[in-house]
Amino acid sequence: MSMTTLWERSRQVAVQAILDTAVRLFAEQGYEQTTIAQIAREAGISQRSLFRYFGTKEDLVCGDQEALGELLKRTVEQQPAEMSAWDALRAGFEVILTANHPPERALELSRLIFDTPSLHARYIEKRLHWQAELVPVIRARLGNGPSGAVPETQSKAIVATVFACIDTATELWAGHDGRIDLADLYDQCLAAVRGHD
Amino acid sequence: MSMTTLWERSRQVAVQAILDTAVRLFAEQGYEQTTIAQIAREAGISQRSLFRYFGTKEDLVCGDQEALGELLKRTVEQQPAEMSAWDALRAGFEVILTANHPPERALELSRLIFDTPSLHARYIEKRLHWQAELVPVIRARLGNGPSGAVPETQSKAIVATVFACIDTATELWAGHDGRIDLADLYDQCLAAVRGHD
DNA sequence: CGCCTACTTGGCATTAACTGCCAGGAAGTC
DNA sequence: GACTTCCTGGCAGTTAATGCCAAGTAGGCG
Repeated sequence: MSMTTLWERSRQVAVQAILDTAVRLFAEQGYEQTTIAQIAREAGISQRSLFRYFGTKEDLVCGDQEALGELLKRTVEQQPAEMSAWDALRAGFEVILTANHPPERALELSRLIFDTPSLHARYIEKRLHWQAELVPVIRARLGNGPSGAVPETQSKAIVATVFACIDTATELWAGHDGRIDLADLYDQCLAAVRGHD
Repeated sequence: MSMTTLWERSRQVAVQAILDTAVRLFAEQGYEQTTIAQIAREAGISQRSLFRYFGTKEDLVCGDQEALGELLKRTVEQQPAEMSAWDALRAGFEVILTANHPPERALELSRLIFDTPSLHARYIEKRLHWQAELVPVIRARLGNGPSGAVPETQSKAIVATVFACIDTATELWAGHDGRIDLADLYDQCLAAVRGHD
């Protein structure tokens, strides 16, 4: 399985080292107060190479969202056809949860994101990208829902709401230091919105 | 009423001139391609002063959101106490709509925001700010809602969902060049999520 | 009107996030 | 061992943004 060229292997090592340094410094002094120069220095890499690994400073925190988006989309697609849009999205969310970082790291990152306005905004913006990719998947499943409305509007609204609830649940979860189950919080959010289920 | 010192009057004029120049240039060459230096030059002002009027480049596009957020909060607060949280938020949204720019300008700005990632992020950031300020207002109104859940979670989820629907409706509205009524789109989004009403 | 204070303006220097370019070195191929 | 390919680091340059200071202008007062 390690049929990787040495280049790729050492790249993984470098990426991990940079990421560890960055997250540590962000936690210690805050995101805005930490400069790229400092991260590069402490990670033992040139500033120029750091920008080759991570195109922007924000990617140091919310860079791997890309892969998670793909996983989410595939999971939702593969849910049985008779499942409602809401349940299919909920199943996808569940898979993301288990596939995510070790919970301690995820908690640290979540706190950083929710405490730093510019990061939070960037994070949501990246998420909007998967959101757009999920809309057609949900539209294909809308036979079960109420007819008479424009399916484009319906599916966009449903996906946006689900992500709003995921976001809210994650924020509450980070605020409680991870002591409350994230999936439970998500269900509470959705119940508050939809009033049943 | 024009009991304003000449300083404030000429400031209003300058702000408007800068804003007009900026929006025109953004529309002509795109947001990223337009530099602060160019805007300042064409508006006949120094770069330094431009940054005193608008703290950031993004504020040139979504700067007056601050005032709208205040208006939104006050409007929601002043709705009759027996009105549900959903209806109070809907009333606030309606007021924002009428208090907004002339529709042509609003459409242009919306498209610019949705098409420019960094702008979109900044817009989301400002929205998150109002969101946080609205949560206590909504929590105070939750006596009408289903009891048994944590009100903090409930109110956060409701506010987040409403904004998700506002965002979705606005995106659809901009995509249809403003030909569909924004309030109607919002109602459709909320109906798709809540299933009745 | 002349003076003083309050506030604004513009220029200069500086920082931080990026980007392009180019030389040099290590990894993989034959 | 030569050759190609790819990565790395340094250097210069751009852009947004901030602090500082000197110069100018509005407004109030004698």
